[in-house]
Amino acid sequence: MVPAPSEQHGDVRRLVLDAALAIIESDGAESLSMREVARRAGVSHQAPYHYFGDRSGILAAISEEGFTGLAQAFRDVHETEMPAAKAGFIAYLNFAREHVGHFRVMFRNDICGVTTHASTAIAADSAFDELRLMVARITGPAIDSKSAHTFAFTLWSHAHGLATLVIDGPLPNKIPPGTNLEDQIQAVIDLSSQMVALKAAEMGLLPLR
Amino acid sequence: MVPAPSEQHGDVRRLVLDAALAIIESDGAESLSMREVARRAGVSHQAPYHYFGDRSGILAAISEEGFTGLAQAFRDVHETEMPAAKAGFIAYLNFAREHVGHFRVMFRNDICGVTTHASTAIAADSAFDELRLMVARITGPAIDSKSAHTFAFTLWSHAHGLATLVIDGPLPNKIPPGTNLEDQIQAVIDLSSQMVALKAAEMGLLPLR
DNA sequence: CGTTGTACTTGACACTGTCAAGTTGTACTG
DNA sequence: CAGTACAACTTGACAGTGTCAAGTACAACG
Repeated sequence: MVPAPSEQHGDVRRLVLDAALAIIESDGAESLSMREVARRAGVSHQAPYHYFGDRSGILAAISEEGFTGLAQAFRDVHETEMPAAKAGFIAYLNFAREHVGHFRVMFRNDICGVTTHASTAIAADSAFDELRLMVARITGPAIDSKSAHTFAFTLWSHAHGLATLVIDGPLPNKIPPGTNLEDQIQAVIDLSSQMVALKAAEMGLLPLR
Repeated sequence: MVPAPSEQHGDVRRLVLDAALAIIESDGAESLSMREVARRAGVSHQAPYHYFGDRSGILAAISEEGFTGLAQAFRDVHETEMPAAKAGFIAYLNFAREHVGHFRVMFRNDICGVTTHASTAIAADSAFDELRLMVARITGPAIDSKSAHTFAFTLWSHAHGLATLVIDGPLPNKIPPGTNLEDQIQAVIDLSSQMVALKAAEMGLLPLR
């Protein structure tokens, strides 16, 4: 089959990546097939291998892109005037919902390539560094490095749990009848960030806002 | 559906399930192959289909088993003398670590069958009911039903995030050098449960222990 | 002109999920 | 006790899959 040109031939990589993301978003990473990706990108079934080596290479590339985007999302939190914890939760959840394809891959160590693909690991590390910087804005400077790390892990866990339960988990199916999913999510975010703020205040880190 | 299997004739259903769990634990749900399962169970490549209909049937059965076990784990929390929130976090994480195969499947709506397999959905619902009962022991009776629901979702998110990050996520690779993974996990659990306890106290639900 | 490298394509292979159609044993009717 | 029904498998086939190997087209460079 002749590839439809009229585009620079350098964007096959991008076409492949976008086709893969479309499949993952609609059907999950499980059903990603190299040949279907190639078909949608309008190239031969081996073209993707040229760029990504193998199936895991595509997933690793998506994962890397995801972590880079997540790091940026963390950076952008700086701009808001909301309490930092709440803004962080919202940013994390928004990222997950707006980049479902990426998010579904990024935190699956079995497929995301963070252990095998160096550039993916670097992107993941820099996202975690951004997270720590963001958490530092919540805890303030009056905290030792070990506690700061624990704080970062803890907030990450809280945000990550909510995001995964919302995206792929059973949470949307379990809201009580007559209530709205978005309201329920907001309530969880509010409660979580209040818990964080209370603890930060108790530790004498920051005054309650 | 499937009638009572004759005990002596080697419970093929159980063999198939165990073989599938072994594969999922070592290689992830991604690499579960029906034929490899059949091979390990020592049966023909079609025998598993007899019991489970298709690939998703096996995953759904594992998921169902997992939710039943998780419900039991929630029930057992009752027995401990620890603060309820902390005991809940520990129970959740322990379940995830001791049943990695089940856990990896249960919260993947795309493959776990909770939307398509009725008995799996029932098991998932009853696990969530147990969770709400457990959370009721944290919040006490002085809370309205809507807030109780939000509290349950929130604790679930926190515990679930930690568990997924520990099991498959990058958390184990990101602990600061010179620190111990188990200590780090304990610190996160402690911090999380303190946050919960503080909020519960602030809401006038339970005295701080 | 010849070489080299990139960006693919075509072909092949073993393996996969699943449908269809047997085969065997057991249980229960008539 | 023959006949039948049905569960518990097995064997066979097919299209689709990931991936290795080899080929083709074409630009850049010497």
